[in-house]
Amino acid sequence: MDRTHQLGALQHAIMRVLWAAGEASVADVHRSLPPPHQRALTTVATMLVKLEKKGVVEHRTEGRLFVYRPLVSEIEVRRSMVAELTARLFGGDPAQLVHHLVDERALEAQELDDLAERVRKAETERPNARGAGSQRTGSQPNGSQPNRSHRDE
Amino acid sequence: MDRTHQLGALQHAIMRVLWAAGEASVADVHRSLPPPHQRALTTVATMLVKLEKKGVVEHRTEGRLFVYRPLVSEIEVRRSMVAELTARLFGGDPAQLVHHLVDERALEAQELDDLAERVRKAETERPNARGAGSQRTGSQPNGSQPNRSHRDE
DNA sequence: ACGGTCGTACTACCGCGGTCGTTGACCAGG
DNA sequence: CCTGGTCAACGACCGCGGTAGTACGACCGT
Repeated sequence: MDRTHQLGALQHAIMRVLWAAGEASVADVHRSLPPPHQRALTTVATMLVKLEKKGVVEHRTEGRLFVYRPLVSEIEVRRSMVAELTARLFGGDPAQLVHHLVDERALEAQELDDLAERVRKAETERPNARGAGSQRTGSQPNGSQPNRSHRDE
Repeated sequence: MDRTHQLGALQHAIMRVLWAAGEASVADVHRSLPPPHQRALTTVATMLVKLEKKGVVEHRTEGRLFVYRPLVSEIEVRRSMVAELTARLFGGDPAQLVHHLVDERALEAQELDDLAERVRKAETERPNARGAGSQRTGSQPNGSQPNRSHRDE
């Protein structure tokens, strides 16, 4: 249905505004862009057009101004981008990514425990429940064996 | 000293060959490129030149052919790219990245346990040892509070 | 000595993220 | 009715990853 969504820095910043606001006009987005991403109004407008051509947002005409609305969720974008990087850098194995984080001292063993704990709890409380959005991550008869040992994307 | 190293797909594939071989001529790289990345020889040569201009490889003249050698380690590149993505998508908080992986069912609670276990063991066995490479990840008097709650890159 | 091969140098291009200036439509106020 | 401000529409451009053809010099075997 919807392909993989790789976004640039500015595009992502704009999407964040839209995700937070639900919908917004070009001026709104321009105004809400955080300092490191402030650009000329026309730049924002252009990006919105490109984003629309890309299929990640759509617009509605309110009077004579365009009100943009995101068509993809933050989750979907995260999924795409994390998957992409995981494929490139870790042969598609998420565990190796975490392992890297650990090696870099970016995570404490304690944090891992907390995460594992929370997951375990969530699993037992609601065996097969998942909120909104699509699902996947276990569609086909897949023995959940990610690509161990360095593969290529 | 060395800035952040963001590499494209082909560039990364080329670097992988170099990392594996230690050093290699253009033809070597061209020959060793895995199927999904096979390109014309001149394309590889061009990329190598760009990679050199970028400062991630250097070359030595062996007779009349160029032998390239990586100037940055795979670890450094991973660090840069993971950090970049973590900043963009998770406000710089690695724990949120792991949390995302968990939500996506990309990781089993069991795997988290294994990782945490291994880390804990490694920590006790060698309190403050780390092999080669720079360190960071806790330089300044930092209370180990990464940017919680969505920051901007 | 010479022609073919090997290998680098140079040049050109495409797509796309990003960055705006300019233009022209349109509307509200003086 | 004229004017100034607000918008969207267009068109330019830059940098860079990626892609590759062509040119040219060095070298080697006959």
